[in-house]
Amino acid sequence: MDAILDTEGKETSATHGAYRRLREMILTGELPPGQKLKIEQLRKLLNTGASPVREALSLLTSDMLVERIDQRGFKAAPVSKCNFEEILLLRCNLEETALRASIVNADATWEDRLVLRHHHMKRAGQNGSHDFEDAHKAFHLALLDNSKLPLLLRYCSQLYDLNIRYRYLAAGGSSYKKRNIAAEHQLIMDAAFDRDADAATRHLIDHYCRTGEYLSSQMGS
Amino acid sequence: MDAILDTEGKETSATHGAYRRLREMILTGELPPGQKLKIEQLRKLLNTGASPVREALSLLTSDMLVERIDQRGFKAAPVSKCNFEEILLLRCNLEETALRASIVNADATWEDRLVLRHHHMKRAGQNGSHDFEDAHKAFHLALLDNSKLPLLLRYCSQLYDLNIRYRYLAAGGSSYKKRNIAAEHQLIMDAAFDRDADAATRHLIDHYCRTGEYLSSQMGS
DNA sequence: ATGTCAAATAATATCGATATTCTTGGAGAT
DNA sequence: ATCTCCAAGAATATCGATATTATTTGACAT
Repeated sequence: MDAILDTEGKETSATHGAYRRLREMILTGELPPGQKLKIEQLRKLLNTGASPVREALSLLTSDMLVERIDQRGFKAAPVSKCNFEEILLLRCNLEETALRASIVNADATWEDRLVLRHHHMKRAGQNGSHDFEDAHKAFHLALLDNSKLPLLLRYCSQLYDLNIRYRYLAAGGSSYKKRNIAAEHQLIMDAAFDRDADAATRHLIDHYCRTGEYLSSQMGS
Repeated sequence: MDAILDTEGKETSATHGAYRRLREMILTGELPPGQKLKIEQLRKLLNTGASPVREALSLLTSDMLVERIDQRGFKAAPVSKCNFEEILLLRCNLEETALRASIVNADATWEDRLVLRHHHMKRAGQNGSHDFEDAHKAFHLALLDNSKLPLLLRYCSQLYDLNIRYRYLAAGGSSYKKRNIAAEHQLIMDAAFDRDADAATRHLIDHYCRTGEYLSSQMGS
């Protein structure tokens, strides 16, 4: 049930299918923050039983995308400027740690993975928002996953998702792209290839803080 | 279902009760790492239905105390030296961030809470292991919770629990106490009272690294 | 003897229904 | 008019049973 990487679109179990679908709906804002999530309602919507829905919601609780109110059901996690700023803070902290560790372990296969992810992201970026978001996440996680620190990666992945939610909520998920994101990614990757941890982390954090400022300015709702 | 603070021993729902009990059993090693967790078996042990057990296990998955194998049930999370070292690394990183933020927000009510927790810990330390562990965690989280960063606190609490598990596994949970732990706690707290963030974090990290070295030396199994 | 396949067994995942629990709306009292 | 309390309604939490899926056992062929 890890959110780090989906090996394939195997919707084997009903629980897993419900998990993926609900996750998507919360991330994109289709289920707005703070909304009550009624079992019966979701059961019909997802065309499945109550047990898989309950279990999927329990799983999403761990991802901090759903809150459980004891004896009173579930609701989509609320949003706030405060929460957003904490996410940004933690991401900067944790991703710096992960990126530095990745660079320490740098080798040719890692570079290959990065080049590939970067290429996929550029391709996907041309058409639409959804594929791009997936590729964007894959690229960023590829930057970090050479750290070989699974717990840290899990946290980074979780925080990434919490953050992307704000992007969708603020601007439909793609309008921030007017900035030259591609160039920023290139800078990070090049620094990683040079094994220049300081430069790489600086560019990465810049990347996040700029997006952060943009989103912060859009907030208020 | 937060693990940060249990307001009271309200075992309102069967799910929550199963969660608490299973969590306890995994932390203390009563359910050993890697062990298959069969629903039927736990259902009888906890004297409840299958649904609460399943849901409790889902919740524990978020805490990284249980692993889910798709379509093949659950098992207690495995342990490894690698995992232990990552936990230590992340704790040092995250708790430093949290403690510094706590000190920035320092005020009289925080000091009061600390004094109280410290006192409770000293009292509990005299009799036995279990009460002491609870008080010890409460003290450490009290050091951090003035940061007012709920996500960060959640991670710290999670990592604390993952770590305590190694303590129980390595030494039955209390033998490391021969070191003068009380003095180390006093140092951290005093530095916090002095608003000396550098000294406080130094003492805190020392505290963890010493315990870490001790446990590392005990590992191998 | 060994490897492979199929049936039997055991466990999980899911469903439908019931018992609890919370919420809402209204009647009565102050 | 406002507050409190009670009853009706809605939603959750839980149970017991079934269908689905993995694992093991044993027979057969090589």
